[in-house]
Amino acid sequence: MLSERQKNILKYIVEEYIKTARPISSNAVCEKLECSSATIRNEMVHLENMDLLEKNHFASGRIPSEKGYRYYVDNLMQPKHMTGEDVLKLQRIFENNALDLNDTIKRSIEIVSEITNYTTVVLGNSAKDNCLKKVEIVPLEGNKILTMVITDKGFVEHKTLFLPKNISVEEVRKTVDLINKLLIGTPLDSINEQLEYSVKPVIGKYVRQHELLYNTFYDAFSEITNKEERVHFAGRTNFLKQPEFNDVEKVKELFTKFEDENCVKEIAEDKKGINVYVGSDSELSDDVSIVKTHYNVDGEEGTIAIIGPKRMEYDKVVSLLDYIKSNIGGDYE
Amino acid sequence: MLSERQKNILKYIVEEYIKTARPISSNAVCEKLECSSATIRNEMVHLENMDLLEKNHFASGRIPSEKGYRYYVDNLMQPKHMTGEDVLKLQRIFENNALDLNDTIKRSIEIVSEITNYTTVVLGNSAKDNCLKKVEIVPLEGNKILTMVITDKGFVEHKTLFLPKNISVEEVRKTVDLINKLLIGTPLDSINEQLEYSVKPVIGKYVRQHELLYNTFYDAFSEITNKEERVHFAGRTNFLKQPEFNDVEKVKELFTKFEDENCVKEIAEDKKGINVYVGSDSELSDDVSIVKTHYNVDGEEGTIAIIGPKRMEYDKVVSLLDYIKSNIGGDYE
DNA sequence: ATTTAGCAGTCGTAAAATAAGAGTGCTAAG
DNA sequence: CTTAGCACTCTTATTTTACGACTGCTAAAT
Repeated sequence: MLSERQKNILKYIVEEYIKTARPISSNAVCEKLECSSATIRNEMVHLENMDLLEKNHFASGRIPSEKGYRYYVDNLMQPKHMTGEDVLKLQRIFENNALDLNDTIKRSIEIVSEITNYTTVVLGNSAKDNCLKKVEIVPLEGNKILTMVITDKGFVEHKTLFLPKNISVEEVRKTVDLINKLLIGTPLDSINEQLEYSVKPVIGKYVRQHELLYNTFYDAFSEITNKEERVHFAGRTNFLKQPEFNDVEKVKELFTKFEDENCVKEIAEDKKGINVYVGSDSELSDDVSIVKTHYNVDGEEGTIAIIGPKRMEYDKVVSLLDYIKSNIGGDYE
Repeated sequence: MLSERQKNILKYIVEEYIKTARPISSNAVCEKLECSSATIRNEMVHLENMDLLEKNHFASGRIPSEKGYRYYVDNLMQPKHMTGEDVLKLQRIFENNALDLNDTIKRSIEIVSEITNYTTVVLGNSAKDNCLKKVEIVPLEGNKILTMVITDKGFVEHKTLFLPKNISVEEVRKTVDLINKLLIGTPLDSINEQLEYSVKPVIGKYVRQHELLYNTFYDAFSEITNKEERVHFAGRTNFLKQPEFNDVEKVKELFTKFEDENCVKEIAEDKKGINVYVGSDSELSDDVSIVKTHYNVDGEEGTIAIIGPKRMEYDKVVSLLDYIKSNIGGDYE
């Protein structure tokens, strides 16, 4: 259990370090709290023994440890009011409520990155649990043909195919009709099985060049199913503004993870509320923190995550995310 | 006019510098060419006077100037045979010729980035000169509705709308029917004008809550029109591997440009053949070179560009791009 | 029992000094 | 025209020095 004074010291150190990125000395603290630097130093030793503070080297000031940030977030942090300007920027996006939810979210995370200088990412749910709504084709000029696969939850995957000369539009239409007749309502994660068991045996009867077409739809279904998550980043380069990422090696490590689907998938969240993961808790890199939340608006689910250095303005970020969450609607979890 | 020996020296220096990223000394050159280092030094002075070589400081070795690279690309470079391994990787993608062209290109640039360690980008054409093929809706579960705008060249823009309770699916269908009746075939760049002149005056007669729906389609059309270019990057982080980008400031400058639509648009190419832009010619940054080409496959047009440091393996990159171009088909320009 | 002043001691950082090495330009001879 | 040789320039790495920022500890003060 921390004394009131210890809490004040820890709070001051965390907030000041977040602002300046420099270790905080006992002198700096004692200018704020009314006691001598020696007293502060004694307390600092206690806080360090509790693993809440760290030193870079023997005679440096203190910086918060991972556990220190954690304690700050859980116990000391106060919600930060958003500035009128920031509210205004976001309001402009939410006003137009007829918009597509994904658009709204994408636009709002652009703003979030702009006003926080952190990186933001949305992970939409995968289409795995969707069912086929229908397949549709639109013949285009030349021998091109637009094919669309549409799921019951509104996923769309489209391809423009160049028809070889030995396949007519009619053949394609027959294939599509067959797929629609036999597969509508099938869950995507078993659709290729179904395609094989129901469609493959009969397609030969109706369609001449059936193999190529069969393979095309097989591929299209695979793609829409395997597109694990729809990922959208904003402000990726913001990390380059942070002094702790002045080292190209660190940037490389992080950016490589951003490009790696498996790492990005890890960011997905399923807990309720707004959750803060500091450093190693983020599962991404010991040098970053992630503030994230899951959303579910009439069945459209996903995760919004704000990624910044551990030295992140947690209070601001949490308020922002809270504001966005309450504005996109949905069950408030 | 350069003597044969001068050409050899320049060629060696460019290629060696590309390999090592270190200034090349006269000694290094004379080990390759059969004459003394003093002779080389004399020639180096001439080449420097012609602005083909540069020095970092008084007693450093020479590095190619922008003009030096230019001369190398135009006169000295020999096409480099691709390794069997690289051919194999790309072949795997081109084999499946039934695929969507955009998919093929996207996949091939991933490979290009992988085997070159440079950054690759495709810029698909904008939809500006497309005409409306049709608008389509698919009612989904709940009060959601999928709307799709399809152009004659196969662009698709889709949105999932949450219908407010005072608008029925029937109203949406009437709106869509009206738009299809009046606007099919209209070029996208004037479609919102047409929407205003033809649809707006009559929509009120048929549809009750017409304003919201009108605005929704107005927005959708704006978006598909304004989506200037479809941009797809691969291997963005490869720049971090280049020694000349060991400086976070340079990385920041470049990556910020990559995120800026206007800068990226500049990359679009309309000249024939495969073109090399060195340093300031790239219009992107003095520190990078771009090798790019325009493609046109049955009306699907765009640009493929490979972006690397000036110290780029031009021979390899040009061969690669040539190989890709001949494999995606289209009029060979 | 807690707080504080004072001071010795630690460590980082920046600037200055030193040394070594790489490579050039020039001169004079081949 | 080419080459050997050498003086000179400049970079880079290493060491030295000096300084300043802070802490930890001790002993006195509250």
